[in-house]
Amino acid sequence: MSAPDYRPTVFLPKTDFPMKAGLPEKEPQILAKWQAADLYAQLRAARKGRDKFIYHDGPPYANGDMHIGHALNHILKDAVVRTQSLLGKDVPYVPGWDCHGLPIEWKVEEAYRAKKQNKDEVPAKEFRAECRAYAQHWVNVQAGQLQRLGINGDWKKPYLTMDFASEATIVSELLKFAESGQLYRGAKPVMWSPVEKTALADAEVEYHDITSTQIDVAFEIVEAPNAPELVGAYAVIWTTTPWTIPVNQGIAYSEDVDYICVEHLHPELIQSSQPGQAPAAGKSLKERTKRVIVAAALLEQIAKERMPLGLKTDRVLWRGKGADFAGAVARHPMHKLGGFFATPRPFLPGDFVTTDQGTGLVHMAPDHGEDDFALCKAHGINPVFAVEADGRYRADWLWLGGEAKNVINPNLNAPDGPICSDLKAAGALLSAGPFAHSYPHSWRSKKKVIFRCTPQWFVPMDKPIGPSVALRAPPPHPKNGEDVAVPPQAPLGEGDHAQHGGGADTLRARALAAIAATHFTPDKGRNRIGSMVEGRPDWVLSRQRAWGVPITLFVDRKTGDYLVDKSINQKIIERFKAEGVDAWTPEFARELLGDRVDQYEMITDILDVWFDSGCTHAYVLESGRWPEYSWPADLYLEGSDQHRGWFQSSLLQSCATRGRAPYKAILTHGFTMDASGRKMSKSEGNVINPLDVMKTFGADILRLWALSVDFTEDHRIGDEILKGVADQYRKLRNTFRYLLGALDGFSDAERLPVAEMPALERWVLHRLAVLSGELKAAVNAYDFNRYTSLINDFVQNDLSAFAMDVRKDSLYCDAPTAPTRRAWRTVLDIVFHALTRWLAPVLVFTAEEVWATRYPDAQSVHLLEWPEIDAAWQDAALDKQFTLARKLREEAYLKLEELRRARKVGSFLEARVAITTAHSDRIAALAGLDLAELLLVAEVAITAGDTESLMVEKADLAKCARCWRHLPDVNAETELCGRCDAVVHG
RNA sequence: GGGCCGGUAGCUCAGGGGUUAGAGCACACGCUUGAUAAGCGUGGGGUCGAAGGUUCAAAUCCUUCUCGGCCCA
Repeated sequence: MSAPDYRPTVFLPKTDFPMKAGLPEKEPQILAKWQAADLYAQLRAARKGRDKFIYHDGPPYANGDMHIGHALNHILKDAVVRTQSLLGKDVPYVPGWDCHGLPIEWKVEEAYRAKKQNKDEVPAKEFRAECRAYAQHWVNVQAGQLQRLGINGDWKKPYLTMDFASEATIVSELLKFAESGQLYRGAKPVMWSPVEKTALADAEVEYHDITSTQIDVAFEIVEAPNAPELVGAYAVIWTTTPWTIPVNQGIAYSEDVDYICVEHLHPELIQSSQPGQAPAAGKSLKERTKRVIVAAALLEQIAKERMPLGLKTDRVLWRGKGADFAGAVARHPMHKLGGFFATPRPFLPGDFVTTDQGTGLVHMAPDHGEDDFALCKAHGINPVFAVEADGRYRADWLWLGGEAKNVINPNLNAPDGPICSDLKAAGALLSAGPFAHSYPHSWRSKKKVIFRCTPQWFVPMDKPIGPSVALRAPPPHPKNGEDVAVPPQAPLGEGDHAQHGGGADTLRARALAAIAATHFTPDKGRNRIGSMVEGRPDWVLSRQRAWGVPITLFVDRKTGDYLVDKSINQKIIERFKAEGVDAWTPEFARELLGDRVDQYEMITDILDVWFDSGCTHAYVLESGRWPEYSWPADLYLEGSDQHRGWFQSSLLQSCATRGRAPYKAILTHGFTMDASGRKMSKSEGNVINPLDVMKTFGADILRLWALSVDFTEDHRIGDEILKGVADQYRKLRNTFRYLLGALDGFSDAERLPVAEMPALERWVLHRLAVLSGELKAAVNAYDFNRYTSLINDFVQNDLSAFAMDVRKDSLYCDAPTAPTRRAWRTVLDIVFHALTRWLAPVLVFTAEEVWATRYPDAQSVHLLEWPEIDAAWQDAALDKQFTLARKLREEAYLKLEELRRARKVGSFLEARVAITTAHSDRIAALAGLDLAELLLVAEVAITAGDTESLMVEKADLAKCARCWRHLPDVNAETELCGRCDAVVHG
């Protein structure tokens, strides 16, 4: 006999909300609605007068399509803005772009080259106009892509560092440095490409493996106050850049290293045994023998690899510490040339000297090395500018001056080249041979670069910030052998601040104090930026380029002082506001200076783009152009690479001009790797393009991914991962679908007071209240991974697998007026409102779709605030009861599954559970609960006994044809239980 | 090469000296066919990157190594 079909009498969920999302098609439609309604403006109006959360966006570079790093970065930013807004705060978000700088210049130049045009023949103004147009193009492209990602911001009025008002702000900020004396013109070794005759930024340099000539050169010691016995011995230095020997000015040693003196036979003596080679004519054995000094730890290696025959390692003539070299002086192998080469070469203690390779003694050419420059500067030894921009020695240089070859030419450095030949003739060359290593090359020409001192503008890190001090520039063309003047006010080189800067109000001290006062998420960021600021050299501000903000200074040709005139500065700022960077012309200079114009050198260098970005806080937060903002920011949020970048440029800029950081807190994220944890690169073919992900999965999937990974570390993305995220999304989407279906037709009239609800409903509300607190904590800690997994666990475990499963019976089969069903629907409505709001910052499109499905005429879900959760819903005693009940459920299901495997039952609804326990408290705790209902079984019996047991068996009860429960009160005729009979016939 | 950071199930993540290392997903098997390209249950799956050390006891603390990342050279 077949049961009557009661299906039409059952209240099944009803909704048009589709199970399949179709995000790639649907999201753009939702976005168009937001744009048409100006959601951002609506949100500003809705939050007017609320507590502000000042988030300041770091400007990405306006060059190229959005990549996965941008996507992650902006999703996190958007999540911060949206979650804070959800908490009820007013959170403006003005996106911005970094628009000046080299990469854009390159691209524009490339276009010229493609057209066979010469960039140098294009007027600067025209060239800059093209750069501006190029930047604007990518700003527009990226703005579109970021909006597609669901980033809600002031897209109608973003900030661009190339806005005239921004360029004026940057100049204004620079002039603050000038007016407070925090600028100086100095020299510094920079990466220089002799081929392109220009300085290179780090980003323009790439490293390649090459083979250079390595040489060991002997410097005769002429004075050694701490170890007189060393006079006449030779200090051996090792270098892979022989061309720097003609610019040597000293020798560095390490105070901690052990040094050793041994005998060395002149190479000529060895070569003399070879046929056709003349012996070292006319020299006695004694003359051909040198006492040479190297680090003890390196002796064997040198003897083995570079001087297999010359070095006599078996007889130690002297042993000592680096400190024995204090005050010692050597002479240059070419001292006989006189002039520059005749001056003494002092021994200097350098903490960068190691015994990793070389000889433990390092030759110092302050023109051509950073360590060299710093150490020499600290001892009053200045660069001599022996190598010209084209990479050749100055024509008047005493040794090799006018040498036709560029110093990077391998032939010049070769063992048989002019340098080695001269050193050999002077008896100073102890070895010469090939050496393979990694060496910097120009990104564009692929040619080797050199370190070369050039005049640059600096911000001093360790100069006390006080009244303005006139500064001086070094003479542009020092003569051979002359002492080169350094600015007397020039700050100390890096590494010296510890001794000299302590206690003074310096930029470094201010920056370190500001770091200590800043909140970091994760906290390790403090350590990272702190150690960088502690160790960083002075800030090199100048670039010899076209596309950027000019260093608007006039330098007195006689005194070298730069002009500080507030009224002139004001005129400069005003003109920049009107015309932007093109204002900086000789005509303008004449207008400003009148007859005095020839008295001054107009600086044409432009600013490091990091200075631009360091000023965004002034432009965006302070200028009044975005009145919704105020200074300082509550938060800056960028990738961990910005510890060296924007976090630092902003910090230094602001500390110098305002005495504190422009932010209260910093949030950093790691980098996105491929599925196996490796860096993405075009050549590896492992790049995941966010635009593709949006096309195949949708922006909400990408957002859920970004907010599910541990962004504070490096994290991965790949097909498998995205598939997993999509599965997680489907679960959330289906939960919404179920809620929408279950709440079909729900109205306020149906609501039931919490006090009248069954235990399960009250327990769900309790869970909601607990969850609300946990989610708030996660939001305030920016812990989005925790945020999404808390929601996920709640949906998965508490709702889907438990409460919703249990309450299906009530929802489907109770009378619509039954308090039990009304109670559950009341709770489902509360859950619906909580989940849509909580997930709105994550699944921005889906949340809107869900909201619009239930409330087609309502405003956007994104205008809503944190769900109203009554703290009184928390009920610890109830939670304890349910913890116990769910544990019991778990245990029972283990046994029930056995029963099912044995084919005794199909559905658990057919089974009964009998529990015996000695714990009377457990029985009491479960007393108020309908366990059969919670376990979804026919019946549960708990009895007190001496032992613990849990038995399951098929319950011999009739099945209700409508609700499918196995109950004692099923009418044999109708096959309905009492409840269902009342609903169907009552 | 230097500074800093990281490596827990196939995936995303918990756990930071103390029972047999957890969760969700995925996978396998089963139930249901009234959330149905859905829902529920059960299960398998880990030398906690490797090796030493400290300790009664180590995924956890220390050292070295390895792999990977960011920054710098």
